[in-house]
Amino acid sequence: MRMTIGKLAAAGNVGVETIRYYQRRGILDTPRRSEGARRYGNEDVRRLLFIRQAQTAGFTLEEIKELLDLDSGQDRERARNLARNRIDALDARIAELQRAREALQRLVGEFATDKSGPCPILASFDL
Amino acid sequence: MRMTIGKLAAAGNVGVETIRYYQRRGILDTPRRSEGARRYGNEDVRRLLFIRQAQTAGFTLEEIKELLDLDSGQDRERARNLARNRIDALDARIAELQRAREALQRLVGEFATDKSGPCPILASFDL
DNA sequence: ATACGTTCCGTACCATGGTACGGAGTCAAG
DNA sequence: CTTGACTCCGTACCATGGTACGGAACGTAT
Repeated sequence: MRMTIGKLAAAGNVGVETIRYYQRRGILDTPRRSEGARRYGNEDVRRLLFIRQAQTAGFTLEEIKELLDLDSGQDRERARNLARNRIDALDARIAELQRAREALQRLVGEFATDKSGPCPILASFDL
Repeated sequence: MRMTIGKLAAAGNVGVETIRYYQRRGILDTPRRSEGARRYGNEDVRRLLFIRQAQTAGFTLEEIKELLDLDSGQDRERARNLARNRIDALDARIAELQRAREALQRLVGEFATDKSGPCPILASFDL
């Protein structure tokens, strides 16, 4: 399924400029052009989707570049360490977000019970 | 406990430049100077800590500014909506991070069982 | 009273992750 | 065979959240 950059961008739900940006960053490669425009295939879609997934996991584009270089490579040790570190960071971040959620929930609760007076916003965050 | 900007920064575990930046953004105010240097009090520390907490909750500095303006104000409706929206965003983000964590956990698991061959990095993210 | 550490202030610069612009080339339908 | 949409490419610009620089004025301990 050979496609142009516009189709690739659509498949990844990103803008064309984003694809080009990733190419400049060396995260996606730039196929040589055969007839006028460059053509992209399923492997490019796959990589693009991976990039977006990895971003939501909190990897930076630099790290993602490394992961992609590692994929199909033999340095399992390095890849495993990157993954482990990210899991730890994710655990910390998830816990942090959960604490924040609880604080906000308390705040909303206070709005419900205590019908008047100033908003206890700072107070709700434990401070 | 009157303190200088350096102490305030230390109390909030941020740099002096960060305080000044928040002042420029209108998030912290700039006390008038009485004798040479400006002096800060516990209320400033409280606000500063709040800013950092709110940041981990995912509020932008703009939103935090609004929250601080709302605190001690009477617009409970607005404050509640901000809090509710953020809770929803947090729930979505937490779920997203948990999915990412599972993908990484699968990846690490594959390293453990399948001792050789190329790293199945892209594969681990469902793609 | 002199030296060292801070503060003050404006302005410039930084990293990350894009987004926009503009002119030239190309492709496909009518 | 022209019109409109898309591509290519370089370069510039953007938002967010800071961080650094540099000179002048302080303030505090010796």
